Amino acid sequence: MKKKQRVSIKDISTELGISITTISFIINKKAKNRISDEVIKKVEDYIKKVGYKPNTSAQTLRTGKTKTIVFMAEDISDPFFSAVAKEMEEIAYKNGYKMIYCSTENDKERASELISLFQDRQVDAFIITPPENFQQEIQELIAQKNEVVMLFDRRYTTTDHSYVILNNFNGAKTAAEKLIASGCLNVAYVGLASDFSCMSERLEGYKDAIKNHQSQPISLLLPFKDVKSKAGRTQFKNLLDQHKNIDGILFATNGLAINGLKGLKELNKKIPDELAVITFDDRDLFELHSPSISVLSQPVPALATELIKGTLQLLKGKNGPNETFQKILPGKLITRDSCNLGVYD
Amino acid sequence: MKKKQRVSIKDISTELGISITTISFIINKKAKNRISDEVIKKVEDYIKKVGYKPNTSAQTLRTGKTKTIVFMAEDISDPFFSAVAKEMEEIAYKNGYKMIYCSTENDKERASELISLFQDRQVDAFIITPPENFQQEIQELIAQKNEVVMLFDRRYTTTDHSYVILNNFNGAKTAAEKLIASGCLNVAYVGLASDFSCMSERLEGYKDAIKNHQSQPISLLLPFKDVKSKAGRTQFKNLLDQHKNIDGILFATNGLAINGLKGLKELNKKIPDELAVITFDDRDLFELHSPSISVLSQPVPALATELIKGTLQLLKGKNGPNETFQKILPGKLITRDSCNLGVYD
DNA sequence: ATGAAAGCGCTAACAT
DNA sequence: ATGTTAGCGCTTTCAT
Repeated sequence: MKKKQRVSIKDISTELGISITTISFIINKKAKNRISDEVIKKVEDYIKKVGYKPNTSAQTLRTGKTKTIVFMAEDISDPFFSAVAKEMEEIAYKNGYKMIYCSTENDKERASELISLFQDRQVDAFIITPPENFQQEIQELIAQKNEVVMLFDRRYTTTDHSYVILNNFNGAKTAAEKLIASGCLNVAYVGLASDFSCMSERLEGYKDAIKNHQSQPISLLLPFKDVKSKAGRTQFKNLLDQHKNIDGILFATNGLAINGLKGLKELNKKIPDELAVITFDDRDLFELHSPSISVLSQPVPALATELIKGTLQLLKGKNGPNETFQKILPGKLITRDSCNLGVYD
Repeated sequence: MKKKQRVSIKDISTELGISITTISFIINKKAKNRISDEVIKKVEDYIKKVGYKPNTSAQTLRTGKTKTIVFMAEDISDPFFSAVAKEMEEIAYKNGYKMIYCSTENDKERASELISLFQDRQVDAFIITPPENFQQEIQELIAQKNEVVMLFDRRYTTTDHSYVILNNFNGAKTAAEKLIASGCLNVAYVGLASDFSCMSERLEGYKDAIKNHQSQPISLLLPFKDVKSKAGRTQFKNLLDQHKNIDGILFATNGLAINGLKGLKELNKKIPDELAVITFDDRDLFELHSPSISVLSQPVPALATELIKGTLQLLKGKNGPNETFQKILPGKLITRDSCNLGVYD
């Protein structure tokens, strides 16, 4: 098999005896009312025959546009983020856009480096789940107006920007209410010590749900680095030790839940008999777990669809450069055995 | 904040009164013994000061090289593949290469489309876990010699190509032997009905381990589409029904294991008392599962390192265009409760 | 030791 | 309705 040689517009031009311009117009669908149908057909047929594909680098060099969207997730190997990524890619491709993924690892420095890297490569849009303490950088990125900027999963209330997020307040409230309805008298909240809007919103939702049911909220806020660590587990166990009356736990992320379940296993706590459990973000392991774990699941397809829809809309930019796209979507409570005390209902 | 305007070589040239050529040489480290140290320093300082970054599209247009490697996994959201992807990206970036990811979903058509898509975008190398019945396409891709081609996880014994894979035979053998050593008298194998080399190698490893211990192998080979389906689970349950004496199972993939565990749960089978279990590919859920599941884990960092090392070596191409890179790495048995009968040892 | 200039493939303003 | 042409930023051959 021989090396395939790419066909260029120039090749088509010489072969068909038609000027480069005409061909370019036809390729870019700008031929209407300019070029004769006959020529259009001739060119289109030839293009199909030889399988011509425009050279992306040349297009980019000329237009300054790459038709590329970057998705900077906290961790692209996390099932939640990778599921969203997959859904988005599908839609992006259909609209002639490519997607690139990367992970910030919730690290400011790394996120800044990545942004600068992709700016060098002239991407058209950023979809970002910002790391902590990143508001300043996001603000600057938006102000430069070189790329469309869309935040995901987290937002800043003091900056005007585009975002797609879960209704965290309602989600946490629903989950906590479910624990209460299952008979829990003392529901604890295990969350992240973080400036993420989603985290404070979840905590508030929990507080709102329990405010008329128990004397005071019980919460443990772990630093990001301890989510999966033994140290985090120890803190969690201490919490249970200090509050012997805890009979329900709401975990704010699936990572916290996994580590928490490990801790409960180490303590030989029986779920749901001694302790009912609900966590944010569904994962296949939660269904398989003994007992199966109830979750407040995020609507992955809807989130992905809105993210891309919004980003593409902003890329078209019909409403000026200061347009924003903001969407808050409801989560869904999936009840499984971990909160089935059967006390009521 | 104002729009950042990119600096070009021309800008530097006008600003410093030095020719474009000279500057290009300096940037590309081709200035040795050509340009005076004084000029080199002047240019380098200025570049650092203004933060000049070459325009990737122009470079690509000119050289035909993109410094980009594509990783086409079966499913990039699968924890195993995404872990490998993450490791590779790190090393690739350090060597000046970018990585792009995508999923074939084990679909021939889709894989072909993706290859053609990335050929249009002129990537420099493909790292591929081919879908089924894809040998022909891989052969053609290699023959074209436009890109470096490296296979991962699967190889073809009748085609000469580069690959990095697990030692599947030894892995399966070790796992099956462990089940036997744990006291199992009738070990079954649940695998994929597939032409993947890894699948036949695992089956052979299993057969080799049990050949002197039980009268005959017991195996169930499911089609890819039934790995996660209820139909697959039903077939699995039927197997157990037909062979009441099965007391050990080796699952060939983590997907099969997850579905199998669901099936065992539905049947109320006690692990490891009634049935010992080992599966390929570790996942966090296996450690958390009750009981925790023993696994034959793949050496993710080593696999990723070899993949990238090999690909970069081939990209340098010092040993001619027909050079290949082939590596088979050993897996590691992680013993947990699912095969702890404590009969021996 | 340094520079001039061609050309990669494409788009679009400007002819005709 | 169709064509000519400049130029995007860069690498590299060939002068000087």
